[in-house]
Amino acid sequence: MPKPRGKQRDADEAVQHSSIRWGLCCLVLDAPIKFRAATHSYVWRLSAEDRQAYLNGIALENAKALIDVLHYCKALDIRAFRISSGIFPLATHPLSGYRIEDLPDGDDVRRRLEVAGDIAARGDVRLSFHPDQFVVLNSVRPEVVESSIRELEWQAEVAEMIGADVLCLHGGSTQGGTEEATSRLIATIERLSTRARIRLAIENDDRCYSAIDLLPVCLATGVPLILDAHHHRVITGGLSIEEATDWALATWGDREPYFHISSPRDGWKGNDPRPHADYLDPHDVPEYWRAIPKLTVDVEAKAKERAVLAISRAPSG
DNA sequence: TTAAGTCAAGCAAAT
DNA sequence: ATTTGCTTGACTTAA
Repeated sequence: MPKPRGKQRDADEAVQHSSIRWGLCCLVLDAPIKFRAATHSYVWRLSAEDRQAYLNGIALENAKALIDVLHYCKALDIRAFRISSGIFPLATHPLSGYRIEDLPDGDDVRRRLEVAGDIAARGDVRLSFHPDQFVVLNSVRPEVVESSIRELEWQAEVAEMIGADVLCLHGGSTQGGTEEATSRLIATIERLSTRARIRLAIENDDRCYSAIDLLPVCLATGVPLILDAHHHRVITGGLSIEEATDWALATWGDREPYFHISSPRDGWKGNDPRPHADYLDPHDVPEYWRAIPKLTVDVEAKAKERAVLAISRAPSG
């Protein structure tokens, strides 16, 4: 008996799909899946040949680890995963840097990335990157801006290969004041390739940029806003979480919005509310977010997949 | 095997 | 001046 099409079924599906897509960040605790790293000071002491072999091995292993972690996410019904920026260590380093196609097993690395992309696509595991703190598009130091662009373009290239649709960055520097700094940010964003720019998203932080501070950048560039509820509670910029949410949602257009959340390690009344707790306190999830029909929320918690599973299974989680 | 020292990279705020 | 925190301590070597 085929299911009847119609308003009732659509309403049921809307309810069904209204639950938040909770995302895992970078690492897992309860499976033997490890991403390797490398340091420049070590590899630079090796011969060119040994260095290439060493980095080649790490790239191969990390591409395999990505496949494994996506299978793992699928098995646990975790449908978003943030890929560590260090998946290809030193790739954009001025001395030790390399390109995948130049590695001895570059073809295999690329094939593994394609497999990873297929797993994510078939399992509906949304992929993102979060370039780390050294990527500052509006630094007052030109060399920092240039290396930031290089890193972002590289991550965009990997993102394109595996089907990741979000590269999340913070507002960055505030040198010269917020207005001046945001115009530098806009100017640099306009220099990015289409590949990087269509994936870029900017996130409010807990020191410098509130959600409202970033809105002019979103409006000027079309880059969407990732609202971090934890950061927002530290720096509200005068907006309620509901107002900030509405603004952020508007920047995503037809795309599924992407937000972040975590709980303070020492509670909201502790000395410093910024360090992250092992788990997400369900009370910290804005009620307002629950009504959003489609939404990805990365869980930034030290307990990794245990925290993601806990909030997914929490009452009204 | 373990422990100590090291590691490419930015920035702001607290101490 | 130094430390802390950020999505995450991991890597390397000496003992």
